[in-house]
Amino acid sequence: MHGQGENDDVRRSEAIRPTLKSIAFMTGLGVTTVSRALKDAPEIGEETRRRVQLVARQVGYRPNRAGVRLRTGKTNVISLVLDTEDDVTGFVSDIIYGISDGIADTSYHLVVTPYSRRKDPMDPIRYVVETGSADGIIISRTTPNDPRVLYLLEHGFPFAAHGRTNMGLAHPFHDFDNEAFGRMAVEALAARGRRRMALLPPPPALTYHRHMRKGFADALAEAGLQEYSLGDLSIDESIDAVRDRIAAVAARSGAPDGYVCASGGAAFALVAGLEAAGLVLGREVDVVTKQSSKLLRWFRADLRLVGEDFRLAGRQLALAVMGAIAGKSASELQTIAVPAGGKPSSSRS
Amino acid sequence: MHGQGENDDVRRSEAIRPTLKSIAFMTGLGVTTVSRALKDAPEIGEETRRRVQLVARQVGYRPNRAGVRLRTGKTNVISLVLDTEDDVTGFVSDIIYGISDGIADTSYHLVVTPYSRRKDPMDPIRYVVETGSADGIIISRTTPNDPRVLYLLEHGFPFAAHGRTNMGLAHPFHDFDNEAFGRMAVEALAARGRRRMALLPPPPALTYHRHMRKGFADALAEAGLQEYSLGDLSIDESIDAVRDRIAAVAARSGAPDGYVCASGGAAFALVAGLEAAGLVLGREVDVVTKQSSKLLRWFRADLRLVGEDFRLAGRQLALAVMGAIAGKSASELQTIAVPAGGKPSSSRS
DNA sequence: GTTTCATACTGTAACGTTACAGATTGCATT
DNA sequence: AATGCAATCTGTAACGTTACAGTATGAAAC
Repeated sequence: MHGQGENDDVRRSEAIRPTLKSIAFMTGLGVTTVSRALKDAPEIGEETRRRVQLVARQVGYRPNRAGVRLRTGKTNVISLVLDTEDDVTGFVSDIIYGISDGIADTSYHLVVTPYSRRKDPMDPIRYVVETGSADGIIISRTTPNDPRVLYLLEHGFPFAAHGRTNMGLAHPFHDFDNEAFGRMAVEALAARGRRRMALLPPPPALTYHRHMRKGFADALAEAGLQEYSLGDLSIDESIDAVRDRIAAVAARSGAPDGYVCASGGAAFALVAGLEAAGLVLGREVDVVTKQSSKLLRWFRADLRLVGEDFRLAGRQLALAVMGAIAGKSASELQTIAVPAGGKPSSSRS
Repeated sequence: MHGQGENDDVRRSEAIRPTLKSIAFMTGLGVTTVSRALKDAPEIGEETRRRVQLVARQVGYRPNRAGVRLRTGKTNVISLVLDTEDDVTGFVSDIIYGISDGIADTSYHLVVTPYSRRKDPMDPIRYVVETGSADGIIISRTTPNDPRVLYLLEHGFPFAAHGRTNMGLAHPFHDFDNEAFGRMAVEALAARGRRRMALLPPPPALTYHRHMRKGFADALAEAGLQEYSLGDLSIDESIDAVRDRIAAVAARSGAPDGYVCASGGAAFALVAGLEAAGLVLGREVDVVTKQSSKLLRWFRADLRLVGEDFRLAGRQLALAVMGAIAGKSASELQTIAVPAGGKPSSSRS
């Protein structure tokens, strides 16, 4: 009887954590009453509630997550599903910090659920849903007909997507206004007198490829200019490939004199390619790029940057997924960040 | 169909997950027998074990984490404690990917526990230990007398530190051989004929400041050179401050002609400062830096880079903390990564 | 022919929590 | 005096798991 606590496990030799039971004992109340008093249930006397909460605070009571989870099914976990092949520029840490901001002072914990782009992106989603290991999911690299979004909607599982889909189904998301970015970038280049413009876009599979391309194309049309196509080159290409391909393009006659670049990481390679071809930034050619890395600012003075705030994105995604868990409707959980100094694009949904 | 008016029950309406009880029913065995059969306990008949495992696989049985956790106290969670003010260069995502590699095919999940450098670094540690919300902790930004390490050792709580301490207490860690880096950097600069060398070090509070400084100083002494001191400047300074301070130093007569830089992020600012003072990399001055960001490679061709593999660090830290949880002794759980092309420093523990 | 013993299985209790169905009170209403 | 009722509290059961103490069987030992 007495030996049990001591011999059992050495690791738990620390002062055992208070439970509802111990507080019930201390206050002379029932376990149920304590439970209710702590969550401000209606049928508890004012005096009792105060006393219980005081004692709970004094002994440093923290509800046992496993107990709650087992009983209620609520995990208090948000799962961030990440592609471990992604991210040269380090925006992932900003998203994580942003989510941390968003869930601070809530009961949620953040779990990172990794997968490899070369395997099935559905795997981690199915895992979380099937095992019920989280209350909500945050996904990124969203595609127009994203099977993950479909699956999550079908299963009624709360989630938020970084980026939009195009299936006519409403769901929570946060997105950067890439259409506005594309437009702004062209306008900035045109204002510098550039006429032959090329877009180094996101991978065509992702939704925001279309958004950026639309902004880019619309602004070109308005200025009466034609696109110089880079073929199938995208920012997901290896950084060496981008450099070499751009160098080849830049060496041709009639090469672009203005580039729009969809990511900070690719911008390093893009500029390196231009310089390998003997071009000088700000003289023969200009580049406008997303600034996903803060370090880009130091790279070349003449690079034009449009910042994307991934920490904000993380925060919004956290709020969106928590809203979804709380049962809010999708239309309340959709936000679009406008590039600094830009105006929102017209087609916003 | 989805979205608005749905009530609580819909979510749980999905095919209910199989439990030990359901498998017990299906096989006609007791719950205990099924539990044992699934974890290859000794007292189960060969035939029974096979049958149970087959059925479990067929119905896709996955143990309920809350049940296990409540019963055994084992959370199957590893907590990565992160400073959310840290990390301009994005090495955090690499560490996370590395940890993910390390815990792949185990039952562990990764939880990110953030804190702000401006608050008490002990807070997240105490939180995890007191609430028992993880089986082990990974910490970074280790200091020579790190109170977190002391606390964790005192409480017998499994952990691994990114970086070493200097308290004469053994604990699991992974570290980069910064002493070897400091030495290599000086030797590389000396080989280029540089004579007046300066170190842009890690913040002095962190242990690896001392390591890097030792390697730097030893190599200087061997070459018969003196250090050009940058005062209290460190890589934790704001990136603008680094640029300005370096620019001021570089403009002085007798300014350094060789710099050793402790982080990729700071290297951007360091080089920007040098160039602001009119110096040309590879001509009047050389810089050797840690390559914490892959993008650094594209920054300036004449920058000399020594790579630090944070993905490897993450993997090693995961292995170390899992080893600690499994009860291995600290001495088995200490690894040091040698810089590519370098030799390990002599004083290694 | 009883005892001993290993093998293979089972039932119960408990981890900490909350849902649910009561129980007890005091007080106003009939 | 009996009834109804709101306010406040309580006990039991259950979530899924594992530790522990058993039970049943058969075979070997004496």
